[in-house]
Amino acid sequence: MTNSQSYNKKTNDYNLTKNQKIVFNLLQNSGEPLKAYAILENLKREGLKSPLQVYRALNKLVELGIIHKIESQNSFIACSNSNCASNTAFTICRRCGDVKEIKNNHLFEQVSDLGKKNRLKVHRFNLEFYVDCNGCKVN
Amino acid sequence: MTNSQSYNKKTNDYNLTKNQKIVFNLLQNSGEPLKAYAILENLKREGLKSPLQVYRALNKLVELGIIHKIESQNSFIACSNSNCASNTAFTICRRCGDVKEIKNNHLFEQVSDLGKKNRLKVHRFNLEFYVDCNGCKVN
DNA sequence: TGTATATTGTTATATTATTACATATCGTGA
DNA sequence: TCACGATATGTAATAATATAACAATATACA
Repeated sequence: MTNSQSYNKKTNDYNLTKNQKIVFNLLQNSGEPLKAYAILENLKREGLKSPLQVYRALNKLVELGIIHKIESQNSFIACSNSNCASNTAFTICRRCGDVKEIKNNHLFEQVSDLGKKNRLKVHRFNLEFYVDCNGCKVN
Repeated sequence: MTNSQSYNKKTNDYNLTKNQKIVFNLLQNSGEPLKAYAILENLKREGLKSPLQVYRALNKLVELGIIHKIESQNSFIACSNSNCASNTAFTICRRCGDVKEIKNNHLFEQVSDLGKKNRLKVHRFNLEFYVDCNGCKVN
């Protein structure tokens, strides 16, 4: 698999539990960021009944690094990188809010290097580029 | 003024209104991130009565680029850079939550360059390094 | 099997942020 | 100066996001 292809993590690879699995599958199939309460609505037919069930699954998936939280949107998106090591880099359109994960591994290295050069003990980083996206829905 | 010194923006420079001014002053004097409802508590003696008064002031100050929002903490901090152009770079301790704004202008340029190299029309960026801080309060 | 750990279910509640609408203030051009 | 548009304020209500607390189950594995 090359870097330019999208990389789909399998639920089986992580011994996910029932709730974790259905939340993760929804995020992978959706491909775009979803909010916790939207996930809950979506998964009521799968038996989810309370926000906490969703938040618990989301927290675990974030911990595993297989989904990421877009903090400025309170939304969650499946990771599409093979080796992000929980580092995150996104473009976020400032007009339509469209989010894309950046897959350029070179960029990840360069940002890590910036941390090192600044003598930081970086556990992970999050980089958000607020952009005008091409073919913006809102244009 | 050199880069290594802290840079305090003056409220007069921005024609701030009454509420904007007291919120901004509190953030500057505090030096650390504060949450909206903490600001409200703090400024009740100055006459603030509702969350909306705080949020409106915060939104304006963010727009002006003289404070920044730490999205992952829902908190706000006075900008300590002379020329961040609304770009933000922080270290956030993953244990104690301590936040510091990075003042290395070279880093800002390099991150901007990364955006350019990736052919992005970057309006602004936000970079968060999750670190283990020195002398962590929680250690 | 026994036991520690993690997960689930459920209710209640805390925290963060916005809508809606009435009123007041400020800047600027006629 | 005044009128009118834009911006800011005050206030109440409510929406959206997230966690606490506690009981019950399931799972891993010594």
